[in-house]
Amino acid sequence: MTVTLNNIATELGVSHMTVSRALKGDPAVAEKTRNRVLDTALKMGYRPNASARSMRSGQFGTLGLLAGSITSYLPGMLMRGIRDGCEKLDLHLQIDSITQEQADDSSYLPRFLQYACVDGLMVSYTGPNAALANHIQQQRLPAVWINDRQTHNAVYPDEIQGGKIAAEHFINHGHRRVGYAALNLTDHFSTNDRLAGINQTLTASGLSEAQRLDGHLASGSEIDQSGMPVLLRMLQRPDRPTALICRGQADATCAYAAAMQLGLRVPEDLSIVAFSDKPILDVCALPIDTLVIPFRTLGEKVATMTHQLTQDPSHQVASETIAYGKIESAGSTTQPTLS
Amino acid sequence: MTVTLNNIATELGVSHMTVSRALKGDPAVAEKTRNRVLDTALKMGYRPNASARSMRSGQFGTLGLLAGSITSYLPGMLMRGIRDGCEKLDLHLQIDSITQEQADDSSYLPRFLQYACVDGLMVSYTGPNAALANHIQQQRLPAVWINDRQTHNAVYPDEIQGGKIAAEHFINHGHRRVGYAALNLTDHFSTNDRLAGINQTLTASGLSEAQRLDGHLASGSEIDQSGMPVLLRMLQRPDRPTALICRGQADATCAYAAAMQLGLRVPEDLSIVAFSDKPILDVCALPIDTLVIPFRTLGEKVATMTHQLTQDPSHQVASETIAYGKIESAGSTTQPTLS
DNA sequence: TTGTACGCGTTATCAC
DNA sequence: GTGATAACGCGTACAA
Repeated sequence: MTVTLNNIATELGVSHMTVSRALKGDPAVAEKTRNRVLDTALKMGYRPNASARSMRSGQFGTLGLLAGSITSYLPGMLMRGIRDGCEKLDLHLQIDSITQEQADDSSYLPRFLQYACVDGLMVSYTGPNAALANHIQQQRLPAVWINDRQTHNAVYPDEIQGGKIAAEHFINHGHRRVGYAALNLTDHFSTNDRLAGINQTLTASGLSEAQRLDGHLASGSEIDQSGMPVLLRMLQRPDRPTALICRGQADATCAYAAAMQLGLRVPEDLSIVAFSDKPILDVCALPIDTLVIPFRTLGEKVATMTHQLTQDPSHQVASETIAYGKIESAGSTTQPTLS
Repeated sequence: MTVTLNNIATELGVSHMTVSRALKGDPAVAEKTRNRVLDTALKMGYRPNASARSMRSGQFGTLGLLAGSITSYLPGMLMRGIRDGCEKLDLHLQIDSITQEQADDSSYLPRFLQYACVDGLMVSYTGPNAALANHIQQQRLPAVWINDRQTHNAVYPDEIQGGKIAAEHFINHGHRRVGYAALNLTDHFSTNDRLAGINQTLTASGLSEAQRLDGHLASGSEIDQSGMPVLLRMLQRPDRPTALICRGQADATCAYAAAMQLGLRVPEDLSIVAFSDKPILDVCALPIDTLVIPFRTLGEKVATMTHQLTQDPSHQVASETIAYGKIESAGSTTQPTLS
């Protein structure tokens, strides 16, 4: 059924080595021999056997991506960056996901880790995953951690700098009361780092720290109306912020809806900026200024670092941070209305 | 560097076959031998060599997913379904993307097709792709087409049935003037099939066909304000629809924003239902009833069919359609206000 | 219960 | 220019 070098060779009455050389363009093959080979290879539908090739080279030319939930928690731009990075390195990309529970279960060795045709692993998980890390190490698989603040073998955005950019944005527009909405219950370092950056900038400008709008969105559903009461309460207070920095897209759309509901105009009564992996305007037509998380660059860097680790698995690599760019304006910022 | 069966064997003074048998739990291995093997295998960090295994078995145990743009046009639930399908079949998943131009270019043979460690391919492209199809066939790669209405080797949603569901939904609520918003310039069959289903149901109930709101959203950006004028114009006409079926999420959020802008209340003045891969409420907090495209089931079916084709590549498989479920209510439908 | 021999398809090496 | 041979790591088939 499958066509091999030998099939072609016997068909042509040459040795399989001649065929191999001809196919890879070795100049030490006679012009007409090469052409004959190329012709019959095409005719017979030859397809190089990647297993055999991998066996010789000792490499698959493939990286694996292990993520919590492929569905929703893998930002498109991260995928894009990783793919582009892989393409530049001439690598293939394999993906799999295991649940958080499985990742925490030291008795569960993912099929993926043991049997997948990959040279290295890129891991996207929030929080500590000792069990998973153990398994990976035990499998001697080079691994890079995505968006996790570790000292080695990790790549993550510079969230403190991101917070500073957001705060400066509002300070430059003349705001003096800035809020920080983090309605999701999450212990990812970005939540606190962004706030830290914001507060550093605010206090350096002689302003008071950001008013926090914490809430509890029911987990499981990305957006839940239960965060709304918190927002409504805060936005009705006389000392309410005139500008709001939102931890994520869900916070921002909730805030927008809350403002609408209270008859507050955006941006005249309330300016909004949100962190998100995509400009929010593009996602749901709401004109909200967005500080785009640099996932694309991050993804490329992850691929590069994993490849590097693949080439020399004996050394760890120092982690890298990725810088934020500029805020993408959609019209949700203006000066505060004097009150 | 890498540990092989032979390494373990010499270490223990046995043959590599004993090790192999012990590791795979062959009962014909002495209790204590097995334990010794398992111990040292763990200690030495043994990792089965997938290349060698694949070479023996003639299979990678991996399916490939080739899509236009990983970033935005691969719905999360499709990924989820495909992954789940693969897991059930004990298969790995590899992904890659090439641009539409590359897919149409007969001189461009994607690296992926030739060298990837995959047994079969799942292809997600809109429109005809003769060049790509040729390449795939030439590579003797079993392939299944995702969301493409072909007679063989394809899986796609029953869009006509979907249109019927949406139309019935409004008819049951007493609406008599129904609109269909397809602001995106796309020639995917779903655009017309949905409309066909809608019109079949409307005319069967003695109503006139759906008023069409076609527009031209600039390609490249998912949502462009340029679709807005069309909506605004249509919604101001005296015979405007009281209920709107939206082709996709972008159409729906645009429509919602347009209604807001005109002072029309949703749902009192305008009821809305949209096709989308996820409930729109979950994506951007806008309460819009959604007819969720059955991508998850579709993805599982795609994996199954591809696997089947992998096992017997000589036969084509008849395409399958996936049925729509119920509309997920978010509060954007009510009876029409009598005018 | 354990060991030996061979072959999977490819590429590197050396000989002609 | 071309061919013969060996080797990669594993599993099947058979022998001990």
